[in-house]
Amino acid sequence: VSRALSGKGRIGEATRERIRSVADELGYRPNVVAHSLATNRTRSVGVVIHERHRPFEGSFYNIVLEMVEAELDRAGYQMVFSCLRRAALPRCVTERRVDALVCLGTDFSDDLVRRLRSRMPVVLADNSIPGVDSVLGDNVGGARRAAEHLMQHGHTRVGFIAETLSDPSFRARMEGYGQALEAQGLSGGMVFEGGRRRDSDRVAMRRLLATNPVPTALVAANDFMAAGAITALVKTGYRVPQDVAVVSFDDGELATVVEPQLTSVRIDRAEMGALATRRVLELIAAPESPPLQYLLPTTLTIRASCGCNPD
Amino acid sequence: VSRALSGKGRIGEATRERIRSVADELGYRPNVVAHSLATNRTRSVGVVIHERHRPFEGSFYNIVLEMVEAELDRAGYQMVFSCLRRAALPRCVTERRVDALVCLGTDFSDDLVRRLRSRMPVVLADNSIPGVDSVLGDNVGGARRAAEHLMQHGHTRVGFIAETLSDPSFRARMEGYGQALEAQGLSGGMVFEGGRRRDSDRVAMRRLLATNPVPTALVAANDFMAAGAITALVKTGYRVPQDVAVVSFDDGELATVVEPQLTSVRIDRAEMGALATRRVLELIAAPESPPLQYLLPTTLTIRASCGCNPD
DNA sequence: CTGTTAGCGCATTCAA
DNA sequence: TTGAATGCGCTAACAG
Repeated sequence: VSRALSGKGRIGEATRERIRSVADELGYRPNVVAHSLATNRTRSVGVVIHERHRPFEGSFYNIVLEMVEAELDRAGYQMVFSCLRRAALPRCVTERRVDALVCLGTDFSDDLVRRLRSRMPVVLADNSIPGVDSVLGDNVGGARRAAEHLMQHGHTRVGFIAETLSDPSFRARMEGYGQALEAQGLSGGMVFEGGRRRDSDRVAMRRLLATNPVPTALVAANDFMAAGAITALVKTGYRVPQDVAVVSFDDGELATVVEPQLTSVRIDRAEMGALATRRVLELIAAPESPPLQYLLPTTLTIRASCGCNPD
Repeated sequence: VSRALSGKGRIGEATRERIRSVADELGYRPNVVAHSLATNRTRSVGVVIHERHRPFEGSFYNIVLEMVEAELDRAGYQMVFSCLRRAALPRCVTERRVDALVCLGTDFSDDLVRRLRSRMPVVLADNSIPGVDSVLGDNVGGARRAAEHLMQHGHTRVGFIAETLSDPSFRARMEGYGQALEAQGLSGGMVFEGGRRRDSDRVAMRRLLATNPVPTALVAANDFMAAGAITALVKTGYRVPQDVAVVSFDDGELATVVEPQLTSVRIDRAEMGALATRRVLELIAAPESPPLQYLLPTTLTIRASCGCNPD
């Protein structure tokens, strides 16, 4: 029966058909747990997010999660979701409940990742560590492009706002911003941080508005900061984009909800999830495959907040 | 060894200790798959979302998911995430990979839910079907309260906007709105639908702005519609809240991002996830327990969009 | 209280 | 090509 239904091992076509027809007559469904015990493979992949990302509301990982699940499903795999707590190995790993891991975000220490990697294939999404497979968005290049776009409008005093530079993604975006300005001989040092707090946007903007003169253009590290910047600017009497132009990063739901709508840099998160998943499935099939690092390109969508849109 | 480490079955304290110390000296970790095969319990729970909710970005289910995972983890359970495709039983169910199911949202047919229920414990979250355990927010009561709040300001022409009334949650909110108005002898029929589309807010508002006279107050079925309503009103020359007051539903991230900030009705989604999970664990322990239906209360947070906030 | 044994449902040998 | 036996790592029943 096993040979007939699994397709592995030699078996006559006639017997196979006979067994198959009886099987679905009886409504037979294979027991995946028994299969796992015999093969030592579970056909499931763990997805880990650091607990710091709770609450997940508004987190961009949702869309990644969704694609990971979809791709796994296509391959007949299941997704076990796990939140990394206390920097310990997730239970799904210690209990060998999954065949491989996709780790989302930058909140994993190199040490932890290597401990995980020593037990099973690991792919990092939105993160990158030497020697480990990863799929990362081009944060530096995207932010560089955002700043260049503003400079093409003639802006020379361009600021940058972010929640916190201790986040590697935001830091990379700041670096891209800085590179672009310095390449034009301008100052890339007008950086404003709000801190990890709900009113981070307001704190950063208070700092920005205290400078003199205020920048005429702004790169925001994400849509949330851009939205907060616009609100603060308008309240203070500045017009956006006429007095201060804004380019944002992420191009999420917020980008088209606020007024003016945001010109924003996008990293294709669906692609990030899909790529990471396909890679992790490859690694399950070929564990010795040398590590690959994908860098995802960005797209810039022009809307109203940068001031060059004819609409 | 099994008796020593599992704690079940009689065993001498001395032998238990001896086995324990050897076990962790050897770094022994139980194999959960073998355990599952022997006990016919996997210590994992499936969470199912209908594929219609893809993409999940901005979906309120993220926070529910998060709490489900947290509560399951506390109980030593794992979460298997699954997207319901083609109205078929999820693989995690047919393959008996999970001990029970939490279903999020209203997109499950009664028939499907009963088929699932016949195979394992099921708890519905944000949904309710007779005879099946469920945790549901008080959409009717919450919307009634929103409308009452506006009427207490003296409004008599109160409208309602939603993406689509074919969604049971939005329909329930409409009913609450209607009840409140009719209880005061007012018309609860100023309902505007935008349809399931990205610019649903604009479509609905175009319809609303075509009425004469325009309502002086608005109940929005969610924050997204409220944000769109405010944008459309301001563009047309109305002031919010002076000319048109708005009360929203959900109180999510958007509520504090848009200007003016939204007065909004909140259903505690974290509580929804936690309750559903605790209930599903109860059902695993006591499968014959009669079905329970939880109705979660709502809270109304007063901000600027309804016009009665002194700030 | 403790040692032994028979499955759980499958994959994979080895014989036939 | 096919039938029968063995074992994956654990639990639970049974004997001692």
